[in-house]
Amino acid sequence: MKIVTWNVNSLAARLPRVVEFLGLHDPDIVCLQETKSESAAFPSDELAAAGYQSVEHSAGRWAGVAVLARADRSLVGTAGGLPGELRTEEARWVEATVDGLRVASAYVPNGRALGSPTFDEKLAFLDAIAARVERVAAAGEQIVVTGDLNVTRDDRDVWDPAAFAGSTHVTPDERTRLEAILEAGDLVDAYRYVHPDDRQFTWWDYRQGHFHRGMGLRIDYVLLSRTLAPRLERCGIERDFRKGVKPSDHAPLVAVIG
DNA sequence: ATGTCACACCGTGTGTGA
Repeated sequence: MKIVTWNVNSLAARLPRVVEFLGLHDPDIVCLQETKSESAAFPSDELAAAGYQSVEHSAGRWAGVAVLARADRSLVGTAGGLPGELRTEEARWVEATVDGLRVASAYVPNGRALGSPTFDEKLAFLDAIAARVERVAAAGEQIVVTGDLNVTRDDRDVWDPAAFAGSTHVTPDERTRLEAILEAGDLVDAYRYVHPDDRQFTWWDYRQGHFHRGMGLRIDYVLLSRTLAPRLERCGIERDFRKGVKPSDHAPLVAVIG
């Protein structure tokens, strides 16, 4: 089972790259973030033509999340929205059961600046994820939480920790909440499980040639139930999709469980 | 160096969010 998470920074702008990716990697499940689409404009037909069924949770020009499942997989129990989230209109969480796995695609608020109202909303969203995974785990389901969590787990996930002093994405407030999500669902960070010592990133700012200068962050995750971890065959970041024609500022993260 | 991108809006540029 190949599971992918990818913040595409507009699905309309990225559709050619997404279809290219589907053809190249033949994933079973693809979780998308920042689809930036109206529901009515979501490219379900184009994705179906590429062999994928989809569930989307959309809010127009900002945010928006989706879960794609290859046509031969079972996609049931779809639900948009995160119980307890403050801004239900923002479309930052969608979940579905794919072949028995409870899969979520999450786009955590950026937070903008420490102490801002949106930073508090970011922390509250992370708390709501922890509450949700605890509930799903208690129901005995196997969980795969994916997405752009907009938090680095530790300083290895930051190209230059000193450059982020006083910024979001690196604070103890955010990192302790990410750890709390892992604990609440008894989940593991798939990339870190497979690569305990590597320093690779999933996001690079478009500006200033950050990608080519190695100036990135690891903020996109596949978190899965600890019981699934021994089945992890690989987990990698597809950096080639951060290059080429009209790339997203995020690279896809791919996890394979046997 | 707020140096890039994407989207909405009557717009050939500006505001907003990342």
